[in-house]
Amino acid sequence: MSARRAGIGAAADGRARVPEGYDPSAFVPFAVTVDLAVFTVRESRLHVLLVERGQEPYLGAWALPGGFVLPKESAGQAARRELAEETGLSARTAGAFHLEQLRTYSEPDRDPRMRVVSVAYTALLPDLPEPRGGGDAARAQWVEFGPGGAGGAARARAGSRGPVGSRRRGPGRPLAFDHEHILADAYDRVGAKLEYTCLATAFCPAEFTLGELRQVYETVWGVALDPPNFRRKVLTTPGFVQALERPPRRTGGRGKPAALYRAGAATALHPPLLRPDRPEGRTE
Amino acid sequence: MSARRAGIGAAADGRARVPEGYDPSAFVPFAVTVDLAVFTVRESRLHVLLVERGQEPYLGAWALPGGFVLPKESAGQAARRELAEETGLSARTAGAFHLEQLRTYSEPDRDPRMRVVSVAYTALLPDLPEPRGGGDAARAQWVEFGPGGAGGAARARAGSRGPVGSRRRGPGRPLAFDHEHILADAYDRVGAKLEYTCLATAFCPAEFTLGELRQVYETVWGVALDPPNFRRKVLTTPGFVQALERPPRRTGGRGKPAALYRAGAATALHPPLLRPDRPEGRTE
DNA sequence: ACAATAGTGTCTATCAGACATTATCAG
DNA sequence: CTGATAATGTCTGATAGACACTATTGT
Repeated sequence: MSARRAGIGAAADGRARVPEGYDPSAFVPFAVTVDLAVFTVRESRLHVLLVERGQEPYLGAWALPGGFVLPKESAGQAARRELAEETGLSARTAGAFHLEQLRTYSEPDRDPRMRVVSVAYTALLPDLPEPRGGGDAARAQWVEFGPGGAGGAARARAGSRGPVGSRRRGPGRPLAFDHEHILADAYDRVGAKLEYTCLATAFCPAEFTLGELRQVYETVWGVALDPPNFRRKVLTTPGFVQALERPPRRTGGRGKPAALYRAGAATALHPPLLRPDRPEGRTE
Repeated sequence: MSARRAGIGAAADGRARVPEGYDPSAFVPFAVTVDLAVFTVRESRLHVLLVERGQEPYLGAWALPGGFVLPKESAGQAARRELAEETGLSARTAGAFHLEQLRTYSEPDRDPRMRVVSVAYTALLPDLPEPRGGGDAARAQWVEFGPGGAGGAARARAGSRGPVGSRRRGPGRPLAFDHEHILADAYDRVGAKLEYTCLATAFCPAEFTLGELRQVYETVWGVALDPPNFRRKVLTTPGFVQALERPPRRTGGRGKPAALYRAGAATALHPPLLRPDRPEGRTE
């Protein structure tokens, strides 16, 4: 690289490796965007929010929602703003959802038009009452991210034999840009974070039953969990959930009514709630 | 936000929220840099690689090494290049070290001069024979990141009572820009990753003893671990380490010579090697 | 001899997986 | 009634923490 051994006087500055008087903004101009992998659990199946592209390149292809970071906002603020826009929710409502930075994608050729660096975020939403905001974000849709487990786990316990494992992960057509890669990374991260954080409650409404919480794990991981053992683990973890008084029913139409809980104050899970089986692990 | 309800035809594109014919590069010009949190363990103390700034702002302050992402390289390539430059090692040697993306920092005012988005990376190095590359990176130094544990753990076991816990974390003076924040995030990440990955071997030379590997954990976490239990855990985890034949000594000058091991093929740790005590957890 | 480290083995508390059992609902 | 879910309880195997003990080096 030409910048190598340019002299430590400049290098040690850690920022201005360009010659004195050279305007850095003219030196390396980048566009910075945010891309969002927004997940939710609907009917025991994992869904991701996708938009259909209206212009080249990748016209007509599915893509992750996202957009430019504006001059006076951080990437996190841009992601929150885009989340509100794409879901059609008020900024105040959207502000309550879990949003966390995933990682940044910066391959020089990831956008054929120009140099675009994208900061990817992962958002977890409960199943929203309105299937999507009104007319505005008409082209944004929830698309099933078919894990082959999910309903699989529930159906396996129920004894029926649905199309378990017969579906591929991800939507039918490949996504635009490197969004397929981003989405895969996001899914891996979400699955891993369920193990050692209390993040599963982010998929649930404000009040939920332990059966619903268990279904989140089963849906995301694509496995069946033992209800009594899951219950014991959750209730013995301080601060994971908080019991409520009202005892109506939930979780399907059948069975004994379940007690309601709210998300607790804890964020981390110690010791973690590890996935069963686990073929082989990956680091990140 | 003014861009709200701008029409989904543009929004769904997910990238060009600017008016047609408007050049995006002129619309939002960012500079993109990488910052590196480079850790190593020297003499049972955690050290981080810092540089002294040679110009305003923050003239004379310590900062993380880093620099601009060049027009034709990814952020990861830029980080690898900077790592080679700052450590004074060949690109080939530096390519072997563990380098992973931490997260991206994009607060609008994080650099007083202009809009700079920085992709932060964490690197883990073994204790290098040369205290730092020759004349080139003269102003880069290893600075003790005083955990108050480390030597603390070793001394505690040894029965003496050094300045355990009497040191603060981090260098004496605050770092430039938001590098204090980046460094704290990097340290948290490293400590967490030791729990559920085999990353500790990245701090060790190619051949190491279990005592040296244990010291990595003790140094980073600032705790004392039980040597027999640590040994059992490591050896019963498939693929964590791989035994070698040559049985010379190591780990200080005293005691029985220890068997040598190499890093194994595994990257993840299942089940994890959890930190003792653990006051309260944080998610990321 | 003594200190220090490596390595082996043992005991025990804790925790997760498996699973039986009872309770309470809808149909 | 049957089927489904909630909730409690029990048993057992795996694992981690605590710690005793032996082995092998340098001083």
